[in-house]
Amino acid sequence: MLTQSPTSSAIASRVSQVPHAALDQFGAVTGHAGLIATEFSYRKDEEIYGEDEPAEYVYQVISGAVRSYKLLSDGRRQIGAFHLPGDVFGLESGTVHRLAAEAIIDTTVRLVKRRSLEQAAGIDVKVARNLWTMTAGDLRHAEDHMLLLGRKTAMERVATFLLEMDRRLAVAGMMALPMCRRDIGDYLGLTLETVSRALSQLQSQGVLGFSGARQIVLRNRQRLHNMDA
Amino acid sequence: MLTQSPTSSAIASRVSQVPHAALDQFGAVTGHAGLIATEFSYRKDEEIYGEDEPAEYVYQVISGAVRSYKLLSDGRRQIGAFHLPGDVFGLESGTVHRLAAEAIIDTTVRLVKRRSLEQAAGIDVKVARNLWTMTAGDLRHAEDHMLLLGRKTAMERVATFLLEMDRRLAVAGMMALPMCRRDIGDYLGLTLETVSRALSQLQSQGVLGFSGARQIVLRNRQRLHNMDA
DNA sequence: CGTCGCTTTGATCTAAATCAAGTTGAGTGG
DNA sequence: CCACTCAACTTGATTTAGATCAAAGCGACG
Repeated sequence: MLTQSPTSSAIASRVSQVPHAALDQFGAVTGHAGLIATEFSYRKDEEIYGEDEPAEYVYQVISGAVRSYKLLSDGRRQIGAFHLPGDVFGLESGTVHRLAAEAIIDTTVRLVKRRSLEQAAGIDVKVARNLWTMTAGDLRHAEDHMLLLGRKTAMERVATFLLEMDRRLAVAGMMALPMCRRDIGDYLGLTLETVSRALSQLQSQGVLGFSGARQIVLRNRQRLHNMDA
Repeated sequence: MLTQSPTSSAIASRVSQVPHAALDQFGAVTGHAGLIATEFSYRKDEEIYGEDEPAEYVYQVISGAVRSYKLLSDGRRQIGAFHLPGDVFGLESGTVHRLAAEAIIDTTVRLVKRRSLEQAAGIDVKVARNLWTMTAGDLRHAEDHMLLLGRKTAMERVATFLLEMDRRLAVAGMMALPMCRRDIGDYLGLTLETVSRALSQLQSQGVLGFSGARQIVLRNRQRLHNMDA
């Protein structure tokens, strides 16, 4: 299995049957049809798939973190989403990936063939409904992000980002950001310097604390909510 | 029928059976199950539905034009999409509308109950597939638009907008824009003045010609493609 | 044919980008 | 274990694209 496609330089690869009564979103899709899922690993900064590449697989982050992005011809980059453990990414209704995906840090994913998911959707209405719901979830995020990119100030964008990451990856009141300032900037439509200045300002206001540049504790979520417009 | 929901101030309302072999996207969904569709009209600037309102209906523009948007608490607005004749809008996988919708000019829509579509999707796999495909199309647009909002210059945004509108509503090489400069600005994440200046510059460069502020002829699509980054 | 909303154009301002050093700290090799 | 290295981050100085403020045009409609 997987003789070539998920790019050459994989480190680990293990085939598994998806457990039937999986509770998470991906399981909700794969569980029903008893689809075959494979694990695969990528090193930091390794490409998972490129923009406009055939969408052969659908992915779920097991551990690590992934960025999905588009590039302009001169290298300007817009990150559309970060994918964290549990998240499904790379799901397409059409035949190709609309954004590229790269591992932000060493990352392990579970993957299933898109064709087998589509087949399952043709048999089981619940699977079809789940595919739709997952795409609708991505759309919802994109709609919120358009508002941020088109109309929020730098400080509002950073506040929104912090609350999003707090919600998605805070453990014991602390977040360990997997991505660098440039990634955050390319997600928020800002430069890395502007992101850094906003974070410094929030620290000086006592809204957050650092222990290392990527370990952040939010000390005043309400203030952040007020800033996020 | 429609005793209250699609907002009170409708002008015309007509019930129709959707023709079976409809060729367009909406027809592809409604045709299969013989769903009941109703026509409804809205006056310029009339609200069709509000953000976070229950998503009771799915709409298709018959004539006119619609803007879908989100607002920040202080009134800043991001238009996520313009809907032109033939376009389906207001389709949600969840229970509420994530964006508000308003008629840009006097507009007639066809609408069907969301619940009946969902029901049809549970019976006919093709309907389910079409719902997914339509949402995926909206997602694709949103992903492209995030790149525009996060990373393109003002001139690149306006060039992209003109090419989009040219593709979607040009008749005999001319486009009649239904929306004002402020709407265009709120779609592109710019002010109306910046949009106006970009259009004037394109005119002075001979890339386009006006006959009235909203009647535009593109004279050099290749130059626009080069500008759109 | 006057009015009012829309658009254009000009002058000025400013938030964020760019340019430019330093600083920090995680990982490496001695 | 320590010192070195280099990428990541912070901070400062300056620039600039686009926003804001301000006035005319213009054109559609009553």
